[in-house]
Amino acid sequence: MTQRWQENLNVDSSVRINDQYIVERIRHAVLTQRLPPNTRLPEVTLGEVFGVSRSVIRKALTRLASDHVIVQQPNQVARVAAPDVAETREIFAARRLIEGEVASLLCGHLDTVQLDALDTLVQAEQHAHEQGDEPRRIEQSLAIHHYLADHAPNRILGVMLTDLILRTSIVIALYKRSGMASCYLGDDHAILVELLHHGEPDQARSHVQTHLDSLERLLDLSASETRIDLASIFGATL
Amino acid sequence: MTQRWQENLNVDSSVRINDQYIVERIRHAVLTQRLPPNTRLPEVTLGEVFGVSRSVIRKALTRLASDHVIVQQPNQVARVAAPDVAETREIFAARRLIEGEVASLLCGHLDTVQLDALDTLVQAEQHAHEQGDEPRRIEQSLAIHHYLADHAPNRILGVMLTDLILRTSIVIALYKRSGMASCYLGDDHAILVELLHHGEPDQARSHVQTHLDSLERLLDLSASETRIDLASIFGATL
DNA sequence: GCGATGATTTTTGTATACAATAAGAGCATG
DNA sequence: CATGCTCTTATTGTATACAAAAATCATCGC
Repeated sequence: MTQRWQENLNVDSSVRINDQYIVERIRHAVLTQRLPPNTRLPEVTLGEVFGVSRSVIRKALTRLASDHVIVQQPNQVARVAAPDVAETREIFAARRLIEGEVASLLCGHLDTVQLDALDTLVQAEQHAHEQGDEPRRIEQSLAIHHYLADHAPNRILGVMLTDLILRTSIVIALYKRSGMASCYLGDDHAILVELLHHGEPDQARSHVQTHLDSLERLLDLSASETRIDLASIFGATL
Repeated sequence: MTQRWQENLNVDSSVRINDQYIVERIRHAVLTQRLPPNTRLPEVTLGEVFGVSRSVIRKALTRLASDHVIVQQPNQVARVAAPDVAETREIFAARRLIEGEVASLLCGHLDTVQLDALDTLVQAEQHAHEQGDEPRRIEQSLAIHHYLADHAPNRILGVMLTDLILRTSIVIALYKRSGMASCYLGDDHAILVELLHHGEPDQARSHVQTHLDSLERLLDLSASETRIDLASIFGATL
């Protein structure tokens, strides 16, 4: 099979290529689901695409593995992560905790400019949804959540949330019900911005948490989806 | 100055040396404060100590940097991280959130064997404190918190907590009041185990959070400690 | 056709060479 | 004595060569 995604990673000659740049390019490709779960990421291929040697690619892959974006097993090619159902639930639970706290901390502490920026994103998402432009709607939706992460008063929680947003994108790509066109959840984001403006911290926290819960419920997490883990059944020590 | 810490990192020839092993050795050395904040970690030196080439060291350092154990700036030697006061407060706040949730999830869900194991650790800590063996007391205290992280029903939160425990150790080494012999907080750990056994989840959460708050208050986080950040004062763009 | 076996190819693991950058020592000068 | 300069040294950045492991593929026997 041809590796068509290479086109999307082609380098811009005006940019300095280093591992940081490559990490961001791959992260973004995973975030926007152009690199679906389980995609193979061979070092030499990536090296040719980005025009650098394996040393640089290797560093980038190591960092991506630390961020749980890809999985690396010894002597095997790196792949885009594909969490199982149990881990998916844990990712959502962790995100509810972290993003709920971030929303609570942010509540009442955003100035007019920031609230306007959020409002613009919310309206852009709604507009994209009405136009039926799902990729653009996803992009706006992600921008809203990233805005919370980037402006979190606690930067530790901010980067944790950034990571969890990415991992959530991966599992949504994996477990989205086939028949469902969109994961749009109506006025949830608009209500969130309103609560961040005039609401109480605990209201904002609860709203974020139920919003993420609704998102999780849109997925098909019936256990049968998962490949049977023979090792856990027969107790084989890997 | 001599690099005396090398002795502590000497390799055991019966163990296979790879980047995973090196990461764990360095993490443990930082955790037990044998590698204090700002310690220089040159690649060639580490390579000689562990008997491997820079390739392996480089991979280990990249992972340690992703975990915020060390900081790497371009063309400069890696150093053990030394968070400033603001980041220290954020680390504690994040840990209160995560460890509180883990304790809440664990409450009432540990079996007798696990509660006994925790109880043994608590008594060992108390014993070490009475003997005045502070290094051993710290070791036991860390073991208690790591036990919570390792047994968290949510593995995502578990690894987040593991990281935060390490980062907390770093800032304690940095900001411990010079006159203070110990950070022992009396019966806090014993009460925690009791709450995990018979208490309500929210009680366990609150107890963990106040425990961590007490620990933070033991530190000297007066802002004057921090080096003045000239860039932020004069608005220089780095 | 199906499965096993062995050769070939692909891919990663590690070491090393060389370039580029930063840090430090020594020295001259005001 | 402090300051600025140059040269040397220490250290990281990158590419590449070779070894080791895994995956692939063709072949053979049944």
